[in-house]
Amino acid sequence: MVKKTAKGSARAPRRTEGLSRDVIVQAATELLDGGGESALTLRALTVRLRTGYGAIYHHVADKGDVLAAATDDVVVRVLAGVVGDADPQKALRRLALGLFDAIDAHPWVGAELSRQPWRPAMLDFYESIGRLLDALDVPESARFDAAGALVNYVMGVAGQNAENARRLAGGDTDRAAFLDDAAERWAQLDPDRYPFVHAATTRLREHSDRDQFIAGVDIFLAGMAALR
Amino acid sequence: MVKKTAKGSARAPRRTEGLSRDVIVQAATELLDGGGESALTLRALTVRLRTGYGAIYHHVADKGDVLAAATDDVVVRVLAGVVGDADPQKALRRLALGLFDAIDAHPWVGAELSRQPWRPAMLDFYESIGRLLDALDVPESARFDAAGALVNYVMGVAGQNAENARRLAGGDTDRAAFLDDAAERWAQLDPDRYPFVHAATTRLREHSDRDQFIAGVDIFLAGMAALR
DNA sequence: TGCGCTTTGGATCGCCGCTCCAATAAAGCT
DNA sequence: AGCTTTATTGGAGCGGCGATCCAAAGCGCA
Repeated sequence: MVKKTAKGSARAPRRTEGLSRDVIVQAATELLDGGGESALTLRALTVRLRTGYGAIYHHVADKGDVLAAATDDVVVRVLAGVVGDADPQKALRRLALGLFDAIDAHPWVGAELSRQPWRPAMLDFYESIGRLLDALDVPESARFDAAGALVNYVMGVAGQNAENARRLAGGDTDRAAFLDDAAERWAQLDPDRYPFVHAATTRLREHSDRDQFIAGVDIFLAGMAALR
Repeated sequence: MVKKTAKGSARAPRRTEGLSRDVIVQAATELLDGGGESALTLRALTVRLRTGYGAIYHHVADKGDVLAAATDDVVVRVLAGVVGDADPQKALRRLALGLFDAIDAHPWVGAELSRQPWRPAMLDFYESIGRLLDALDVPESARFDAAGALVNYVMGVAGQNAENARRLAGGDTDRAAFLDDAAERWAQLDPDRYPFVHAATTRLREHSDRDQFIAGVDIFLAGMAALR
């Protein structure tokens, strides 16, 4: 019987530049940014890197490992870019906004973070929040809960944003059309049964996700001030 | 040539009790409660219902449709069970807690909701929040952002809880062991570089998710009060 | 030059969601 | 009752996925 590898075309030549974990993570990031979370497949990675499954699995544990590493990468870059501020309130706002903007630019980061908020790369985020709460005179006994609440809020927004991006990436509708459509459906609700939602139609259509996010952070900051 | 259906064993008899969307959703809920999100597969559904793929796809659009319908079911039941309260603050807490407890009992609901928070079944949730914010004298201009912030907070906690449940369901470790492990890692961090996280070790080990969630809601409520 | 060790490529596996269509039962019609 | 039409069902099969496995290919050192 003919040896398996002898059949068909000859084996492709070995790649000249060595593979590495970093190269794989880099390629994964480009795939994710280009086509969203579903664009990251092992097959796509092999094509992009002109290699095989085995080579990739030699450097990383599994697909989740690649996604987690790419996410860590983005988070680390964000935290490095957020400079300090004398006013703790402003600093907290900057910190949260930094993460928001990063997730806005890379929605897959939001999805992954809301799935795994305990990654080592997020430790610096928690640490910064904790210190700023201290600077805000939040008592030690309340800091743990307060930090958790803020993180959960950010993660909630992150997940939501990721989902919106996923929905918009696939279809042919843009954000404005999507909001108009949703607002239209809200407007058609029975105003007696849903007065609040019905009335919120205009705001839904015109709101900015970023501004709404900031408004939410400010509500939390006001609540934390009450903890003093 | 022999007809395809003539080969092999005879075709299974047609089921006596008719299939329906409700029956499918019900079976899906049982699968999800029993084995988590990954337990809901088309194959498992066909086995449990003693039917085939075609019959199922005749009644539902796709797998996402089944998951969404099952989630709606749980949410509707939650809102029906939350009774009103004279004090708007208490009512908001009850409302949020109702959703929290439901997600705690059915973690897959949390994952699905954090992915799709705009389901029709959630409209009543938004509506209730909006009305209660009105009762809290939150000005109309701030109500939309405030409601969004609260929903995002709840969703963030929901996603987190779902992830925790997923992690714990698969392995052999329980919640206490998991927290001990995380706390252990936190404790080993450099206290100079991570003073807050390092100090939070004890609280991490002893905290109750439910109490922490309530604490977050209270911070939020305090922030709302400042909007008046 | 030879030989072990690391790195690579791709065939292969099992599972998934989903499509498609023949078989069947039920309902309507004459 | 007999025939036709429609709704419903069961399951073979498709393409794609993550993951495994192993022979081939380079590499470093003796």
